[in-house]
Amino acid sequence: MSLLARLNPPQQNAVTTTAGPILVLAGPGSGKTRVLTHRIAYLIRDMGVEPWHIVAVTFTNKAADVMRERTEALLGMTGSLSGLMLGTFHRICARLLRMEAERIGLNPRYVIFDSDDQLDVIKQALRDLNIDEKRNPPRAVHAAISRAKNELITPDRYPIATYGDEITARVYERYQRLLGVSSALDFDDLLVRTVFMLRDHDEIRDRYQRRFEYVLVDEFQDTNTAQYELVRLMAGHHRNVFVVGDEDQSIYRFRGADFRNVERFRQDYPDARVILLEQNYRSTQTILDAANAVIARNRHRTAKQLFTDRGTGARITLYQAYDEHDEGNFIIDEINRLKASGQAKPGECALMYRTNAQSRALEEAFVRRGMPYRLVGATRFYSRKEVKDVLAYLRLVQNPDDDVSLRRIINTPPRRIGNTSIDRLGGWAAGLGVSVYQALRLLGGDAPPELAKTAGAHPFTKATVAPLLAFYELLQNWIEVRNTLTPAQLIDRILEESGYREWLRDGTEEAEDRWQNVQELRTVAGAYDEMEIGLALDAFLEEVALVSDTDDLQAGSDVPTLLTLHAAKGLEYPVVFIAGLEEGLLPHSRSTEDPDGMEEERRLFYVGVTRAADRLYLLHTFRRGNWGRSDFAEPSRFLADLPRELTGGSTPARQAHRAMTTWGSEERRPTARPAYGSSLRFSPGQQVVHPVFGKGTVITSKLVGGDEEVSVAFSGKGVKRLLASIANLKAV
DNA sequence: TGTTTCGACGTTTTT
DNA sequence: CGTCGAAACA
Repeated sequence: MSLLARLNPPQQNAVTTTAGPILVLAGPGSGKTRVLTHRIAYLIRDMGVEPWHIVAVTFTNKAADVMRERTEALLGMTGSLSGLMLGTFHRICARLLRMEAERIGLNPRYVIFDSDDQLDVIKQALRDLNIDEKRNPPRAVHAAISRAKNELITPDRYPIATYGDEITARVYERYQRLLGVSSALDFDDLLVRTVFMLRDHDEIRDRYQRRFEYVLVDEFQDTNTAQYELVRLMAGHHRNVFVVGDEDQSIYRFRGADFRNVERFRQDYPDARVILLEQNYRSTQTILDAANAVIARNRHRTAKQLFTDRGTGARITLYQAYDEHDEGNFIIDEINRLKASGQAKPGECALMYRTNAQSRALEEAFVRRGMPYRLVGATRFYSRKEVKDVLAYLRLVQNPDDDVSLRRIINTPPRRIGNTSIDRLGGWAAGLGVSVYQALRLLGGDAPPELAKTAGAHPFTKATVAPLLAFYELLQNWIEVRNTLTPAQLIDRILEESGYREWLRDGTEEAEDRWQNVQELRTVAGAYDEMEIGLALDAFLEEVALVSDTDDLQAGSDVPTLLTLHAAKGLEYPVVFIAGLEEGLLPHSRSTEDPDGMEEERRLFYVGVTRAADRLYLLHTFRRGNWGRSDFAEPSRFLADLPRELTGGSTPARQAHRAMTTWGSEERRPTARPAYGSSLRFSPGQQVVHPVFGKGTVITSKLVGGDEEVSVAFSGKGVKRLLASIANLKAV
C-alpha cells in the first residue's frame, strides 16, 4: 500500500519532501494532522529513518496521543514508534531536563510548579521584599515575569524603564531564587532551561543535534520566542525542520506566542520550501464563506482562499436568547431536534464559549433538562483542594525541598503547627539560605555538618519544637520507603500515617465527595504500578503537572461537548454552537482597546467557526448575568461581518441591533428563530398587557413543565418572568 | 492555635 | 457569585 494514495498533491509534497526546512501553511480542515502522521510514517517506512532520530512537537498531549496512534496504524503495528520523541514542548523539555539534570546542575528530582504554586511563590517573594500586594497584584507581576521568560530574558537583563519594571525585576530575581531553593521549575522554566542548556553546553547540544535528524512542529503559529529558539537549536545540525501552521489560528498571544514566527522562519531559513494547503475537507461552503468573511477583516495576514467541494450546506443560524439560561435551553432544544430528525447525534455537537465562567449557566441548563454532557476544562480535577493536598504530600516525598508543598501540608491536618511557627521556620530557613526541609533537618540534628556549623540556635520554644519534629519524623519515614513502594501504595501510607484520611472523612456528605476524589487520584496513580519503582513517582507527578484541559477529552459516549474556544483548537464537530457573541465577551473587553488584541479575538472567532463541519449556530443574549448583576448585552461586532445570505436572509447584527434599541417598543421582531413547533400563546415581539405592570413586549416564551413561561419587558417596570396560566396576560 | 465571619475584590484565554 | 484575606472570636 502506498502511503500517498489518500493525499492530494500539495499534501503529498509535504510528506515526501524530507530534506531541508519546510513551512506548511495549512488552513483549517486542510488535513495537517494527516500530513504529519503520513510524514512520520514515510520517514520511518520509506526512508528507513529510526524513530529515535525524529522529534515531533504537538500542541496538546491529546494531539500527541492521536498522532502516535494514527502513525502506528499507518505503519501497521503498535510499538513501531518506540524511541520517537513526541509530545508538547513542555513535556519534551521536562524529559530532556530530567535526563541531563546532573550535567547542568539541576536536581533530577525537581518538581514542576503549577499556576497556583507559582502564584504562591510570587506572593512569598513579595512578602520577602516588603512589596505591597495591593499595589502590585501577584497575578500581574507573575504575568510580567512569564512574559520575560518567554522572551528568554533573565532577571539580571530585565529592562527597566519604569518603577513598575524595577519591582518586577526584583520580584523576578527573588522568585527564581525561591524556585531554586525548592528545586522547582515553573512551566516557563521548562522551556527556558532547556534552551539555555542547549545553548551553553556544547556536548549536550551536539548530542541532541545529531540525534534529531528530523524535527516536526505542529501549530507553529503559536510558538513563543523560547519555543522558536528551541526548534532552531534542536534542528541546528541536520536542518530538516518541518513546521506546520496557520497565522489565522494564532490564539495564544497572551502566552507569548507570536504568529510572526512564521515570517521569521522564512527569513531564518531562506531556502525553506513553502507548501500551501488550501483545500478544506471539513466544512460546507457556507461555513467557509462565513469564516473567510470574518478573517478577511484582519490586516496582519497573508490572504488565503479556502475552498471545499462539500457543497453549500445548511445556513447559519443566529439566535438572540433572552439571557444565558435561555441560551442554554435553545441549544438543548436544538440538539434534541437534530437528534429527533436524525440530522445529528448529540455526541456530534459542541458548544463553545469565550470564558470558562460562561459554562456555569450552560451546564445548569443541561442539568435541569436532564441532558448529559461532557465538560472540558474549567473546575479541573487537579485543582481540587483535597487532590492538591495529596499531591503536595507526594511531591514533598519526591523532593522534600519543595517549600510550597511543605507549607501547604505541614499543618494539614492540624498538627499544632500554627502560622507563627511556620513563619518563624520559614524565616529561619530563608536566613540560612536553605529550604524549610533543610531547616527541619537541622532542628532534628540530621543536618550536614557544614550547615550545622554556620547555623546559630534555633528560634523555637520547646512547645513548638515537638510538633515540628513529629512532622519531620513522619516525612522522613516516607522518604525512606519511597523507593520500595508504588505511587499508589505510597498514597495509601501517607493517607493513613498523616491522619489525612481520618481528618478528611468527617462524616459529612461533602467529605465523602472529597474522599472520592482522593480515591480517584489513587486510581490514576495505579497506572504506574508496573513501572520501575524508582521512576514511577517522578513520572506520575510529571504527568499530573502537565495534563492539559483537552487531554481528558475521551470520545465514546454520545453526549455534547462543552469547551472554550481555546480548547476547541484542532478539533472538529459536525454541529457547533458558539455562545455569547456579545461585545465585551467576544471580543472580550480586555482586548478591545488594543488592535492586536482585537485581531486575536477575531481569530478566536474564526477558529470557532471553522470547527464546524455541517451546521453552525451563533448565539447572543439580550441581557447577560455577570457575577450577580444582569446587564444588557450588545451583539458582537463580528456578527456584522457575516454576509446576510449565509444566515437566512437577515443581516444579523443590524437586526440584533434594532432589537436592542427598540426593545419594548412595537417594532421588535425576533431574530432568526427556528420553528419550535410550539403551541405557545405568546411569541417574542408580541405586545401584551398585564393588570399590574401595564403594557409590555414579550421577549421569550417557552414551555416549562407543561406551563408557558413568558418573559415580558414592561416599560418602566423592567423585565418580568410570568407563568401564562397564573398571570393575567392579554395580547394587545 | 483554630475557627468563623465579613468585606473587598475580581475574571480571558493555558502549559 | 465565589474566592481570598484580614479581623474578630473561642
